[in-house]
Amino acid sequence: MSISDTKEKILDAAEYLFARRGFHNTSLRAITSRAGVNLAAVNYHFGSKDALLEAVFQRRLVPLNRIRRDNLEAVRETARREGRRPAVDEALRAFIEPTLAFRKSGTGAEDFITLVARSMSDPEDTVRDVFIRHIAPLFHLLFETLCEALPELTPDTVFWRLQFVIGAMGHVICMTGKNYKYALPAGVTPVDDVESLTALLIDFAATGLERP
Amino acid sequence: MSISDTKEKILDAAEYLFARRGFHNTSLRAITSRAGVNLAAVNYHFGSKDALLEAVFQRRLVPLNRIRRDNLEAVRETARREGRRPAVDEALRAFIEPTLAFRKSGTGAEDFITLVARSMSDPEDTVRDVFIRHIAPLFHLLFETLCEALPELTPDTVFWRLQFVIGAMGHVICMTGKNYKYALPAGVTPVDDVESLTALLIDFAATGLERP
DNA sequence: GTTCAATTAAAACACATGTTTTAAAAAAAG
DNA sequence: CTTTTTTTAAAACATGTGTTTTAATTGAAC
Repeated sequence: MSISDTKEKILDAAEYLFARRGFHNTSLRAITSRAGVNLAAVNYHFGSKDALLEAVFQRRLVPLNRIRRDNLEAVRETARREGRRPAVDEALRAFIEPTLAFRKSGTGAEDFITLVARSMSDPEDTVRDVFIRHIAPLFHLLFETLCEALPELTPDTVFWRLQFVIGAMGHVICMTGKNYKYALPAGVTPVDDVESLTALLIDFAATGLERP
Repeated sequence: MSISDTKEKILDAAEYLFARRGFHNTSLRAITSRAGVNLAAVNYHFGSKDALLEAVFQRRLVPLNRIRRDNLEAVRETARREGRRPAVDEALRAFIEPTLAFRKSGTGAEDFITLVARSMSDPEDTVRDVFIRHIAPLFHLLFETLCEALPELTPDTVFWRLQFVIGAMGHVICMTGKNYKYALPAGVTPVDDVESLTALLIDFAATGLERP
């Protein structure tokens, strides 16, 4: 068993459990037991439970953010080349699509995106700080792009409407998580494939954002 | 010190701490210490920590839900009397306004509404189940009303768009909580008074919902 | 093959948790 | 006042927590 094997196993188990039970509610013993490694391995390889959380975020959020950033830059660049403003739905898609796509990735990334969505409103500073630190630059880029796309709106308005969109997306991610049960109205069997949901959300968000 | 004094003190302290630190991350000792009562008082008066959470929800969510329910019924009744469909923004206002109003109530209700919003996506079943059980009937009523208001949309679409709105509202509540720090873009100082925020959210949500 | 560092394993540590028990104090009932 | 019930108080209980320590094992370098 090479070093990276143990580390990867721990990261996988932590990701799985953090997403399903929350950070504070997941013990190191539960993680190491699931990973099939010794308890002390976490502190040996990562230093502490907090540092493990940071590592879990790092592993997937850095690549995801690179994709989202590239997408957003491409949207801006294309618009600039064509001498027009970026379109709201293009900007939203650049951000939302890769995010929700984690749900159908087949890997543990499905768990990860649930963890991220929940971290957004986590009561613990430990968790929320990690999230905000990783997402801040990207959020600012999206905000800027939307301000360009909606010059007739005040930045104030764009800011809050973007927050509404973030909240909607986070909630959908939580709801579509593996162990989430919600109160379904009788006679309604909503679609839950990622593509349909992504389209629904982008349409909804773009319409709300573009309101005069 | 009468019986209700001790119970109220515990409820106040629990509400405050649950909202700020989360349910699992708040110890009974922290609660009783803040309330100025003995540790055993919680188990004596409420039975268990879980039952205390239920009591915290009960105390404020029952009255709040009655208000929201009455509002929604009034919206439907008025529309029926005037021989028209209920308006989307009226239905949304009936639900959203009393909810966000908790923020300016001056009592501990400010903490409570944060607790509710966070419970929505809480990783712990204990917490989320309490929330869902209390909110389900009201959610169904709002859903029904919106289906009446938007007969050209499939219930499927209404369901998801309503979830987007719930997510947006929950996120805003978390963000405007006392100890929530977020990544504010440079040069933006968004309004944070409850009335403006309520109006912004209702406008956004209604526009998104009404999209053809 | 020997040496030395990296890794794993097992145990213990120090402390925090929800709950229960036992006794004291306070309040209510007679 | 006396008795009985309700409430508070203090301590102990059993268990779970993140972390550290110490020893065994592995793996590579020489």
